[in-house]
Amino acid sequence: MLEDRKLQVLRAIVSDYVSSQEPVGSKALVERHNLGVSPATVRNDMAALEEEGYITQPHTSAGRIPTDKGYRLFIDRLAGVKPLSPAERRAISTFLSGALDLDDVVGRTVRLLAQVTRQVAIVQYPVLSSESLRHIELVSLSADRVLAIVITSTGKVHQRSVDLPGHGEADLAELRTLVNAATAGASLTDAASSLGTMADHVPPHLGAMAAQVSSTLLEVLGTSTATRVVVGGVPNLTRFGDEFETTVKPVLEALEEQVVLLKLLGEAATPGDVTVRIGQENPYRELQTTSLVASAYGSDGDIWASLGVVGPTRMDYPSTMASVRAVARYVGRFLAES
Amino acid sequence: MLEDRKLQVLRAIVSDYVSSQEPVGSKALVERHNLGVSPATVRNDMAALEEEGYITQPHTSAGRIPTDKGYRLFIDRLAGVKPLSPAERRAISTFLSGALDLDDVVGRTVRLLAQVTRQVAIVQYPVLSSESLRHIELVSLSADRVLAIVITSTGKVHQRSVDLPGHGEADLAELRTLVNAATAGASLTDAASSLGTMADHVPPHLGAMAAQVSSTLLEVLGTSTATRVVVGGVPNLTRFGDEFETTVKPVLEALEEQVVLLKLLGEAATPGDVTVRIGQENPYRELQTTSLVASAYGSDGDIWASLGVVGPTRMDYPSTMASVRAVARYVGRFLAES
DNA sequence: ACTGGCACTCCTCCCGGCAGAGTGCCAGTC
DNA sequence: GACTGGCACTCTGCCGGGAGGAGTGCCAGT
Repeated sequence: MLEDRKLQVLRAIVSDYVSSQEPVGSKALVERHNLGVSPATVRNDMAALEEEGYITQPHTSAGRIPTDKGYRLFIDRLAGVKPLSPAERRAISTFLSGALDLDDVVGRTVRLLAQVTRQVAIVQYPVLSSESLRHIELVSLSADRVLAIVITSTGKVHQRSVDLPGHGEADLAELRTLVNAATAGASLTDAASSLGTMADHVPPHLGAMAAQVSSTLLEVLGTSTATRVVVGGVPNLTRFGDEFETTVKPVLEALEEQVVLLKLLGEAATPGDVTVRIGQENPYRELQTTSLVASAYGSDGDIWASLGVVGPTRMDYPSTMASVRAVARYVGRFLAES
Repeated sequence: MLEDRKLQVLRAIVSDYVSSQEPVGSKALVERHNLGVSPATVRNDMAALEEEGYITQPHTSAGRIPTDKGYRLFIDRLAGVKPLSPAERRAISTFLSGALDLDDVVGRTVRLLAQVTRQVAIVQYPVLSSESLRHIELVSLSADRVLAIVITSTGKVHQRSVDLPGHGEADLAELRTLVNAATAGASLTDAASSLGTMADHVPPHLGAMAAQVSSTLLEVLGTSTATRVVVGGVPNLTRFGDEFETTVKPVLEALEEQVVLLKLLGEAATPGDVTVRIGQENPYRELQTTSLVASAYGSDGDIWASLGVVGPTRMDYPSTMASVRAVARYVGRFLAES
C-alpha cells in the first residue's frame, strides 16, 4: 500500500522532471497527478525515497529530481510501454521501402531513428557470426596493381588494393577462379583458413601472386568483422544547449570514437528487448552523464548488429525505448527478407 | 602613410581579438603591438575604420571587434602566410603512409585536418570529370537478385542490387562481358551513353536482363558523380561552447546536410589556393555566423575534389589557411601517385 | 495513517551603486 | 596638419542587500 504509493510518487516525479527539466515539488505533484493525498503526505514519501537513493534535491528547499537509480527503478518497474503514435508507426513502416542497397538501408535507419526519438542515433552495420563469403573479385588496376573486392552474404563490400607487379590477365582470371572455389559460400572463419592453405595447392606459376593475394584477403576478412557505425541526428543535441557540459560535449566526444560506440552497442546483445544504460551505469567514463538506449536487431534469434540513441539521462524513456525497439524490429525483418 | 597605419591597427585588432575573444581597446593595442603612437591617435584610426565598416563595437564604450568585412581585408591584404610548425609539417608528410585504400586515405585526411586546425574538418571524396570506368562486376546474390558493382579509376566502388528473377549463371557471365566491353575505360558520361544503346545490340535471350541491368547501372553512374563527404573533429566544437548559438548549433546543423556541404566545398574550385568564406559571405544561411576555409585538391590542374574546415569567424586564418593548403597539396600528390 | 499549519531555508530575481574600461572630443604641441 | 594629453562621459560587469517565493521538515491534531 505505502510502497505502492511511493512508487506512484517516483513515477510522477520522473515524468514531470523529464518534461519540465526542473526540480519538482510536493505541491505541484499532487496538483498535476491525482494522487488522492495531501502534499504533506507526499513529502513524507519523498523523504523516504530520498533516503533510499531514488531521488535527490539540488539544494535544501528545492524540489526533487530523480537519481540514476531512480530512473532505473522507473524503467524496470514503472514504465508502461508507450504506444507509438500513428505518425511514427507509419514513418517506421515505410521508411525502408525503396532502399537501394545496404548503405542506403543503414542511412535511412539512422535518419529515421534520429527523427522519431529526437536524439542522436547510432546504427551499426550488420555483422553475422554466420556471415558467409559470397564472392571475391580481382580487378586489374594497372600493370602493377590489383584491386581485391570481397562481398559478403549481407551485401557488404570490402576493397583493398594489392601490389602485384607484372601480373597477366590470364593468371588473374585463374587465380580468381581458384580463390572463389576455395571460399565462396564458406563462413568468414572457414574462408580464412581455406585461404591460408590454398597457397600450397596452386600451380607453381601462380605461387607468388597467390601468396600476396591471400594475405591481403586474410587482412580484409580480419577487419571485416569489426564493423562500422553510422551516426545521425547530431543537431538534436542543440536542444540541450543549456546542458552543454553534461550532454553536448560528452556525446560529441564519444561519437568521434568509433571503437567506443561499437563497444557500447555491442553490449546490447539480446535482440527483441531494449538495453538501457543510465548515467553512471555506463562503462565509458565520458558518457556517465548521459543515457544510452539500444537494441540488437536481427531475425530469428540471429543477431546481426545493434542500434540505439544517446541523450541526457533526463529523457523520455518509455517513448524512446518503444521507438528503438520498433525500428530495430523493422530493420531486422527488412534485412531478413532481402 | 596614414592608410598604412590604419591597416596596422586593423591587423592588430584582428590578431588580438582572435586570441582573446574580447573586444580590444586602444590602450591595450599600443601596449601589445609597438605602433609608435599614442592611444588617442589609435582611437582616431579606429573611428575611421569603424566608419568604413571594418570594425564595430558591441556597445558604446567597449573595445572594437572586426566585422566580416574587416576579416576579409585582413586576409586579402594583411595576412602573411604563417609557416607551419615542424610538428605539423611532420604530421602532414607522414599521415598517409600506410593508407590501405581510398576510404582509409579520406579517413586519415579528415582526422589530420581536424587535428592540425583544431576545427571541424570536411573532406570530399575525389571525383574527376575525366574519371573513367575501370570495371563492372555482376554477382549473383540469390536466384532472383544480382549485385552490380561499379569500380572507377579513382578506386571508388559503388554497389546496387538488381531484381533479376531466374537469371542463369551463364547468361550473367555473357552479360558481364558485354557490359564491360561497352564501358571499360570509358569516361562516366561516355559509358552512360554506351549503356543506353547497348540494350539494342545484345542477343535476344539477354534482352530483358540487359535492360534491367543497364538502367540500374545508369542510375549508379548518375549518383556516383555526386560524391560523399566525410566529417571529423566535431568535438573541436566544444572549444566554442560559449558561442553555442552562433557556432556550435549552426555547424552541427550544416554537417547533417550532405548536400549543403557538397555545395559549399564545390565552390572552392581553384586548386592550389585557398577559398575563404567569412560569415555573411557564406551562401548558406545557417552558416552566416561561421567561416569556411577550403581548398580543392588534385594534381596537375586536374581537380579531384575539395576539403576544408568550418569554424567561428573569429579564427586564426593565417594558420588555418596554411594547414588546409598543405593538407590539400599533400593529398593531391599522394592520390596522383597511387 | 494522513493532514493542516507553521517556521525555516535557500534560491532567484531585482535593484542601486560602484569601479573600470573605453570612448569621443578638445585644446595644446611639434 | 598630424599627433598627444587630458577630461568628461557612457556603458558594462560585479557586488551586496533585500523581497519574494517555492519548497521543505516537523509537529500537533484528526
